[in-house]
Amino acid sequence: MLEIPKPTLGRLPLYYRSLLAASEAGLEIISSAELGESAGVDSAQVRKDLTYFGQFGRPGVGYNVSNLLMALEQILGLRNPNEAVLVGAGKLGMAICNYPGFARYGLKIVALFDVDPNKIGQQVDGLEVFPLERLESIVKKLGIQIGIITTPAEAAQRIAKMLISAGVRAIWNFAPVNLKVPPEIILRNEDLAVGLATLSHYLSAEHRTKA
Amino acid sequence: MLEIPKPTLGRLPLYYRSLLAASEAGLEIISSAELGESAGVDSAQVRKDLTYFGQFGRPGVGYNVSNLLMALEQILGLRNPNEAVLVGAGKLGMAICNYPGFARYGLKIVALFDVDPNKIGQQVDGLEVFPLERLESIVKKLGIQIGIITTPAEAAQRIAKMLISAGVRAIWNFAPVNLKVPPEIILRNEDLAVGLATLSHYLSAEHRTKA
DNA sequence: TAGATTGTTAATCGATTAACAATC
DNA sequence: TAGATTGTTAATCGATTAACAATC
Repeated sequence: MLEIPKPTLGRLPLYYRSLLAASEAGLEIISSAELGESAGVDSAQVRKDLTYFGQFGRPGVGYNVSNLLMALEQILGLRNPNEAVLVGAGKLGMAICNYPGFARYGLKIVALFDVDPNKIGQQVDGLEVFPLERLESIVKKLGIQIGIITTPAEAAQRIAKMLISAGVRAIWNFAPVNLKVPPEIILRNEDLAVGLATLSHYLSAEHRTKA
Repeated sequence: MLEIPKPTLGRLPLYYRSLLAASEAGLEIISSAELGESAGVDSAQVRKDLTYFGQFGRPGVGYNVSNLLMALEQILGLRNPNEAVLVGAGKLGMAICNYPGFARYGLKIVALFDVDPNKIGQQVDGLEVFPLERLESIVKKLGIQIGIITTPAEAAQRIAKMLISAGVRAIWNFAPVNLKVPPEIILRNEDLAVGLATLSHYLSAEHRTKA
């Protein structure tokens, strides 16, 4: 199987959004130049990215908007959303549960966990907050593959271990900490400090470049 | 001035965290190998990254933890945090205000804005929520350089325009939308769909690679 | 001195951009 | 047919990794 570059994967949601907009605007055909313009990506890049997954366009014509939209839905796994549990039902955790159109991006959060007795048993967004002790059994029973960590940094490594021993294959970490996980575990860090460092650098230096 | 690679900028906060941990553990000296191990980065990469900013180590010895920590504080701008306004005082906006140790990463949010009359006038985290109409004057008066957008996607482009005409130089966008901004504006998108696309791809494919 | 580790150059790897034949 | 646009190969660019002389 052909190895997909990581930057390519990251651009797919941008294409998807642009296509949604084009579709709502009633466009039936879109060129790589138009799609790139809308997504903020070079047109050659657009074509290259798409060909990793197949041939979707017609030379001299362009791409059929709804066909490409469906193809991207398939590729991004929006048809059968991944199920996840979220640990840490604080403000960040709640914000993630509520993330605009989150379900639309292929993720379904099925259970929340926290240590705080005040939170346990409460409903957040239609989901009950369970005590951490039940994490392992629930993850195992439901066969959950993704664990989302939105705890304070100090707790995150311990939670990661619990999630892994409960059987998740991927961890989406929002705690500002460098987690250690075995190599077979897929780890993605969503780290605001990274974004901030970039912004702050371009602000201080005499730069014209995009962050 | 030497151009700093973007990935290098993104790794600085990881080094910073590792050094904080080392410092708290009482370590006085750390090698690039140890620092890399802790930050999840190759040791050659660590040395290369640091030399963009100066020479901080001693051959045969390593790096002085507290010296390097201070240097990184300087580089990351943690000494004089950037001031920002945040538009969109919903759950995501509040979560960002409360982001653990956020101030420690060099950002100070000084005002919140929203359109919702129910939110306007309320206090969030010690900050008052102002009506959108006051955005321009407040940003101008305080000379704010960073605007954080945590509105729904539909509103984001309009807010971006307002922020730019009010004089911000950088936009940190959390709305899932491809914003159009003039080239001199520094734009950073914090896009959960990007992370999710990556995770979801590695989950579905037979992959061992890290996201 | 012998062992360790930096800073830096060179080699490798991977991603982006340019160019264009094939196709509609 | 003439004009447009894809898919793909080749050229360029940029970042990572390897290697090692200089230094402690």
